[in-house]
Amino acid sequence: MPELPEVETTRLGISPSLAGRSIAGVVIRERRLRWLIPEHIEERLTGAVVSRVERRGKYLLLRTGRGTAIAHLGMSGSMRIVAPDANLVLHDHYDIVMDNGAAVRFNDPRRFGCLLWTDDDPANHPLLARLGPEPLGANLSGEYLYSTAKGRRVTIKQHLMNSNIVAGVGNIYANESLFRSGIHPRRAAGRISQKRMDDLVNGVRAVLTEAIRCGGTTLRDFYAADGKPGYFRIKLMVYDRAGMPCQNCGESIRQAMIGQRSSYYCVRCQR
DNA sequence: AGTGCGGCCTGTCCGC
DNA sequence: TGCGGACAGGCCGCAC
Repeated sequence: MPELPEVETTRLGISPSLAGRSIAGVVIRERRLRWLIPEHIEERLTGAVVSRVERRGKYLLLRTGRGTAIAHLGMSGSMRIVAPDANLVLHDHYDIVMDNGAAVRFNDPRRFGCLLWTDDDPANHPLLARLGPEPLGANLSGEYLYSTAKGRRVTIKQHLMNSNIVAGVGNIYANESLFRSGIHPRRAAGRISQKRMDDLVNGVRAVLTEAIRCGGTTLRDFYAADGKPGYFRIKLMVYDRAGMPCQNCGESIRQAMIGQRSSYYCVRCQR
């Protein structure tokens, strides 16, 4: 579920409860996430002061004076701010308890998320080192997409979803961005003009920015740190709309698999 | 080097 | 009502 806007919504939701505070303890009920939560993480985090909560792609970075915790929500993870006595529910895998008693509680049915630790600059961590530019940052441009696509035979949708090319664009927002910029998801990345790549970058930025403003997209199990769902779903133009009329031209929205991911598009608006 | 696919997990839905 | 299979928002790591 969580793509960049949902991770950013989570960051905005947990940050006020963490930043500037000291961690009183960590409670781990299930270490078997995508990777085992390292044995030493309770010791590293307990007593550490969180300087700030950052996001890189879809990774959340809890920066402390001692090092950085790296968290990912996977496909089904979410974080909530809970009171000390809040009842546990199924798949509540860990709590990071702050000095005021409030805690960040991580829930993840599919356990594709992770919680890792690095003493080093997190930018050097193997999971982050090769990530492409932030889609909402200054380093993404049509020129960049054009030059990285040169000679590639992959589809533009796969290129856009490749985290080594651009960080954090997942399936929902790739579909939506391609619709907004009028590009067919199956078009070969290497055969798209720089002008159209400019349009695509604008589409990506517009979709992500608006989704963040809406608190992300809730399809079934994404909730922000305050328990509220995201409201971008009602603004989706193609994702999960197979067979429904294109809101621009009325053509029936198609669904097809591209690189094992469900893709949605309008054959009239996207070429 | 670039590309394609299996795998990690649980939950849900659909067809039989 | 039960059961098998496909699929779901991510992404690593391997084989070719």
